[in-house]
Amino acid sequence: MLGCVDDDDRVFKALADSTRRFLLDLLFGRDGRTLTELESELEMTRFGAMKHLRVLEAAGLVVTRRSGREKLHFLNPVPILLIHDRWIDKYKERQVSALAELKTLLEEKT
Amino acid sequence: MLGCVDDDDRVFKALADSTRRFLLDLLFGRDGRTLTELESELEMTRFGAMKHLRVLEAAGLVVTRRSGREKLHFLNPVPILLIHDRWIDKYKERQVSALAELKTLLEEKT
DNA sequence: AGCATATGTGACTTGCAGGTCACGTGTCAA
DNA sequence: TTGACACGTGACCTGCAAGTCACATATGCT
Repeated sequence: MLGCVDDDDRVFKALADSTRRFLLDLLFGRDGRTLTELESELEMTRFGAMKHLRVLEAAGLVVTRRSGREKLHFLNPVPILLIHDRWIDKYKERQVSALAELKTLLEEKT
Repeated sequence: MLGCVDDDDRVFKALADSTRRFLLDLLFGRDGRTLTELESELEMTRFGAMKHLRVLEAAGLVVTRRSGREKLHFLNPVPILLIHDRWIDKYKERQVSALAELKTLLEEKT
């Protein structure tokens, strides 16, 4: 199917932009910020920032909650953890198994 | 500066394409493949596959070695580990500190 | 009600990445 | 040396994402 993107593709594409990574950094520093507040930290119009936040939200990296006329943005690390578990851990199997061995060794010594 | 991309930006952008992620999967399954061999696994021309491999190589995710008229491709997980350490670990600080404690404990025992 | 504030929508440029092709270079084998 | 094979380069087309703007909606305050 054309235009069919799965979830991890959305996450990777969302992480591919430096502005969006910066937005995640901002939200990691302090959660629950409004669009206007986040926009003031970027050298960009409100509309640009809004587009980026929409991409992050579609990827599940940011969740939002309305509070009156404000929209509060919260960081959701779960998709990143999923990527880690599914992708990056593949390259750490040796290290992980090595750590497991160390742990076993340690427990034997005890 | 315009056009100035740092290393992690290259890595994230390289990972943003599903074809390139698939190439990394292929190389993870078996290292040291040639361009032609990798191209045969993609529904794409040799030139398209070559471009993707060049992007992966520029990001440091793939390293190459010439052998006669063939170019062998190898997976390099280091950039992914660096991203993990610098980005994703932020959300896993507890686990990391637990590992560090384990390591310290082991070293003290030795 | 009237006004300022905070966010939302659609259309519109513009730059860049993905993909293909014609053509060129180096290497092995008979 | 001739031909087949493996890889490389530059130009080109095309689609999409980034960013902006005019305009619209919803909420809070007095």
